[in-house]
Amino acid sequence: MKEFLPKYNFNEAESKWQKVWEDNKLYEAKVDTTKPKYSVVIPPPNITGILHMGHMLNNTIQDIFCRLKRMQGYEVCWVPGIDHAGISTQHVLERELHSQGKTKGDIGREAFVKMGWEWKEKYGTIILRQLRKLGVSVDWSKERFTLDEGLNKAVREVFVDLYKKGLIYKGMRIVNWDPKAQTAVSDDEMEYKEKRDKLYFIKYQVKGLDKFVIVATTRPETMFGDTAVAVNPDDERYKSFGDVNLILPLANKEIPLIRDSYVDKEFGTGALKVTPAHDVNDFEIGKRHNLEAINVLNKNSTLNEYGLEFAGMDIFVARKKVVAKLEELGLIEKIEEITHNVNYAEKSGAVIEPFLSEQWFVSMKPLAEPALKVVNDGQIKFHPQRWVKTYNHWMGNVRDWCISRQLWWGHQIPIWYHNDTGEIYCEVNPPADIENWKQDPDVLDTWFSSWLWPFSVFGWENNAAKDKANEQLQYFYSTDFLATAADIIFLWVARMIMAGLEYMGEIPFKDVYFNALIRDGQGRKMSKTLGNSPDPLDVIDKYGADAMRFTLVYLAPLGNDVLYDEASTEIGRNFITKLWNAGRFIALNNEKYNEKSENEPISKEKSAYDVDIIDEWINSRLNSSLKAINENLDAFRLNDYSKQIYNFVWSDFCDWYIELIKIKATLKPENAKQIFANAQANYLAILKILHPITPGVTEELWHIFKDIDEANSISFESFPAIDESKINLKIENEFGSLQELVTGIRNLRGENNIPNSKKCTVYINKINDSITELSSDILNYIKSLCNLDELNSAVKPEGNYASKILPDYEVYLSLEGLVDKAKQKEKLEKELENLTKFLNTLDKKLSNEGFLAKAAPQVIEVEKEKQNNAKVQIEKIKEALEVL
RNA sequence: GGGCGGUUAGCUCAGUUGGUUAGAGCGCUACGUUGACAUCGUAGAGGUCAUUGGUUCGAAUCCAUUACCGCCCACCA
Repeated sequence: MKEFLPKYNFNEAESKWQKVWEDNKLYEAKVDTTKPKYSVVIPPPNITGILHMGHMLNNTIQDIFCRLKRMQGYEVCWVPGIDHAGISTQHVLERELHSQGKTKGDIGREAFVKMGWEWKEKYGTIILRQLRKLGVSVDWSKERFTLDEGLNKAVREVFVDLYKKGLIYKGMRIVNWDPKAQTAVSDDEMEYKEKRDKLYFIKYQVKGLDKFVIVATTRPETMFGDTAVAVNPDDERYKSFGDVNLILPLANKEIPLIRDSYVDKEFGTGALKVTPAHDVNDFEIGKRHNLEAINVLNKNSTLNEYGLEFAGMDIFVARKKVVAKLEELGLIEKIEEITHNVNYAEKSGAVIEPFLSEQWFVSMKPLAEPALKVVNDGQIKFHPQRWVKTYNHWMGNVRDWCISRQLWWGHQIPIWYHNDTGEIYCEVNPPADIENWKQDPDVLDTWFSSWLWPFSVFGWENNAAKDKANEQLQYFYSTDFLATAADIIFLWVARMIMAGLEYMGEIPFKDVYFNALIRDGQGRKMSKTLGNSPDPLDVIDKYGADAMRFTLVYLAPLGNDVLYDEASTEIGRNFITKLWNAGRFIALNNEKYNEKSENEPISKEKSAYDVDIIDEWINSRLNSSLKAINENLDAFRLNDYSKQIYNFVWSDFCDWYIELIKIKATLKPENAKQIFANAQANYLAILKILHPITPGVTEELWHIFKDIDEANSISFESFPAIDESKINLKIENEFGSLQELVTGIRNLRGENNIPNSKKCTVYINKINDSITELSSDILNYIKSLCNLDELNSAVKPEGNYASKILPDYEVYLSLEGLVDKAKQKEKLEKELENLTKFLNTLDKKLSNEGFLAKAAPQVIEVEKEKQNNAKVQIEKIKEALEVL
């Protein structure tokens, strides 16, 4: 046994063990086909991000399962890594350049990419390594980066393969253009926000007539790209117009009036200006009616030459000028204020411009189909399951994925165009005569590397022979578990499933756990701008990583949001303190009694130890708790696991078991050694059960008790197995009645204002026949727990006393002074009233033929027992009242 | 507009196949430091389980309805 400090120094212990684990490479996974494996890939954090509480919860969840499985004998491989985060990083780098008064054009692509790598070395790695402070059991030797050489190879392989299969194509499409970052972004990378805007009603003259069609638009500056005006075919207002042409103002161009059922008769004037190059729906209308798509914008969202006199102006400037000009011409009918939704780029915050441009796309339909199947037939399970619906909905309506980004930071597209012929070359490696070719300047969407993560991290090469010989890939793929936030179910989870099936022919993971979102105490999302997100590293410094881990899991029900503020970490901290103190108490006693027995050896007869209700009860509780814990872990209900063990440790083990054995050891010193040996065995089991969730403190305690070599970690001890034979519900029930008795006596003392320090005399009488008689030992323990000088059975006291009728016992407490009879009476009468009500409902129930006919026999039995007990209790209360 | 959650004690939440006199932690009240632990102990107060209706012998639990809160998807020219 090592020295047991009175106070747990979590900072010291946690950093010590984290170092020991890493230095000894304890969590490095090897291919070991004699063992079942358990593999997990980390959701790689962004190199531009900071660690937030969400990461802490997410990684704690993964660590719990990895540690649990390791203790259950699996070869566990948890791969850490980081994400290059295309747009965000590009943004950060450009901002840095800007602060130096430079632009990326000034330094060129190569230098810019070099900056990115420097950033990654400096900050990206730190972010990931900070996870070490959380105590994660990742395999650091397998750390990957989504832009590293191996992953780049995988990305190129997949691109080329999909291109050759015809699943990647280049097309003119309306994309979401971020004019600030000057790149296309995917549908999933933008968000709608409400905005007040003006709705302009503009008069388009019917050619040759003094008649107008009035269109309503919020974006008059795009009118130079109008190639039609559309009305609903059923709209009576426009039936008489027939097929006519309208004069597009300012441009003075003729455009047709067309009929399309997309147009909503109710909105505005029922006439829609059709601008195919600058609106997705207009683009669709344009396709249906063979309209030309005229792009009137430059990439920086200024008007191009189609804007005539407004060319070169930013759209917001141009809008005002165009309106002014139209007003001058008397072509503005009216202007209304409206609130509508406007798309913003999530990363840059710019207003998204629908923009017609040439981009690379992945055809999603063929990939989505098998991916839908594996989720719906249960090969991949979502927790909670309801996300399947969301997944199905998205996958059923999946749209092609725009994968090209006009950035420099990322995987450059493996496409080369021939300088002379324009011929396209798409291979994993550049063409031999590279001087005649020019590579596509675009890079791929960040998710194009992340979607390969579950197999690319194991060295996948898209080479059947090599992949088959790749032991790691064969052994660790498919992975077993993925923990992530539900907001990237489409961006990431769905796409990993598609890629996994397409390239490995096998699902990428079996169970997907969607962890809760962490909100602040008021339920608001944690955000940098609100400043309501505590820095996890500060929380760790202040409370310890174990405390934070425990608290987060304790507060996080599967699939619901967590309201967290820093102070709630006290839950975990206090629990760990309690655990520490209980261990210390047991250790001190073990030391004490072991020394004693060495000095004065006790004869065998004298040390004979009889198992009593306390032992049977704690064994039963340990095993029934363990059973519940296993069920909860199997069902991914981690908060229930944490609550189970919390309650077992705090109430069963500390409040009752330890309190009882304290007395037992005092009253039976000859058994003391065995008593604390038993206690220690139980305590060590608790440490093992807790290790997955609080690895630091359990490792520290394990080493104090075991006094073993540092590298001998508790993380390789086996997780306690359930011993069903020890579960004894009768014992638990009888112990419950004992607890009720103790609480009842204490309660009676309190009601009669007897100080805890004052001894008193109590008489009890068992009134429930199905309960076993308490042994004299146990009666002595109760005496001590309640500070009684006498505890008699079955002898009603004379003189003054207070009484209480419990379900299994009637209790009489002798009082020296005057008895407050009125108060006594009041208490008893209230109890009588409650019980009578209760009995009435039971009587009704048990005389209800429907109940007797249809309820399960066990249920009826239980109700009858309740009825009998209530009757006996009522009788006893009446007796007590009579004497008063 | 479509979909999904939530509504239980002052606060945060459990309550897993319908059978409890509805639970926990925090907070609150009273008492307590004779050494495991005041980051603690003992005891106490506190709820017509959002509404309305239905199914059932029996509903916090199942179904429907309404209200409010939250999220996701689509989208308003």
